[in-house]
Amino acid sequence: MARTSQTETAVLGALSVMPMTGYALREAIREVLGHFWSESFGQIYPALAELEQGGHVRRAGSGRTGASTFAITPSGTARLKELLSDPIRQVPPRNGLMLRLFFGRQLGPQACRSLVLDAKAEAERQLAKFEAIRQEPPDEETAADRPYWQLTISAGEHSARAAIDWADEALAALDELERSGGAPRPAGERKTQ
Amino acid sequence: MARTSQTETAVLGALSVMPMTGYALREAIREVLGHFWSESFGQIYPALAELEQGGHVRRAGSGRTGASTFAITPSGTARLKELLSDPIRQVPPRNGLMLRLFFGRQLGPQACRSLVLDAKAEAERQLAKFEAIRQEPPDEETAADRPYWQLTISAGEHSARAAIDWADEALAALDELERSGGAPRPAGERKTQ
DNA sequence: AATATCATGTAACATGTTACATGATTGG
DNA sequence: CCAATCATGTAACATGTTACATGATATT
Repeated sequence: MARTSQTETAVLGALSVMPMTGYALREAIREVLGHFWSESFGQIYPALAELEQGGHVRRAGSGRTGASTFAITPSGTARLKELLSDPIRQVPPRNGLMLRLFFGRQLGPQACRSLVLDAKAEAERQLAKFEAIRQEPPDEETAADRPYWQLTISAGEHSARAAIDWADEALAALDELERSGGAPRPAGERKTQ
Repeated sequence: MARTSQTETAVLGALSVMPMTGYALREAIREVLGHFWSESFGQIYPALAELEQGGHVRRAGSGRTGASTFAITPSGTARLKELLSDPIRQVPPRNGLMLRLFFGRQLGPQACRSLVLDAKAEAERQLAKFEAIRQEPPDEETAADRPYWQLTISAGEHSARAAIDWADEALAALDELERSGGAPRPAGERKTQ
């Protein structure tokens, strides 16, 4: 089996913190894990159905007619530990910004500058968000998870700061490149083959 | 259309540097763009076929019977500029390491420590590789592309250094967590370093 | 001659997103 | 009552990997 194991892990993990509906799962994953994980409804509901079949989660009665709150079972906790111990599946990298910069000669220094500026602004936004999250007052219920969550926040902060530093360096390099008169417009070299 | 536009971009980009076979494309993408991009044969060949149909690349005669060297056409260069100017498509993040650490309470500090150590070792390997690439002697043919390539190397270096710094911090935090006796897993193993 | 590598391509599968269909509940 | 939001689910599509089939060329 082990079919949608990645989604399973995220779902079981979230339910290990507190029971919630499928809809709330999506919100929680987006808001809390958002900077390093994502899931869509199209993944979450089938995963919940499969987990229920396997006895790893169960529906707890809920206030609303159509809605079910899902809770993790002991079997689910065991499964979660198993999944977390599995080797990390590398996702093949696909960084659109780097792809554009690598072939940046086709775009010219100005367009590249603009791409880097956008990336820097985004990194600054992220950094501010991380720092805000770090400030949030501690919560009794999730106190035991907190130290682990901080590790991921810290990773986000390091990564954002690195992006900002790199951007400054890249902007300087691009300015230099333009001043040293590379081609303002990329040269349409004629290579007749 | 714009069907496989991401692959198209990488393929046209690589061919804008020099003509090569589909097989060589895969090698080039893996070795040169490897740290921020990847493509498989299953993507490359259909993309080449489509690009050929659209007149953006053409087959140049080749030494071997079955093999074709693909070269970018003027129309292909125009298309590449277009693609590079398209907005960057964000890939939804899926960081398996962060997912495990976020739910690290289920694994315990020791297992998390091991994950972080692996990540640090990987970042150090990468950093060494980037520094080696930076040292490589300049090449006449690709001189005009070089400054742009350096931008992506530099990004890789910043990112790797950030990962290493974060790892050290995380390791300290995990040690602290264990010493302060958080929720210990069945305390079987003693560390022997 | 045997093996390794280069080379092209396809089919089956895995994964994941988007858009839609459907309806309940809440707040103004 | 009406709109916004909560909630569940599915179907169509997009994307991408892996494994295979096939054969040429180079190396030993």
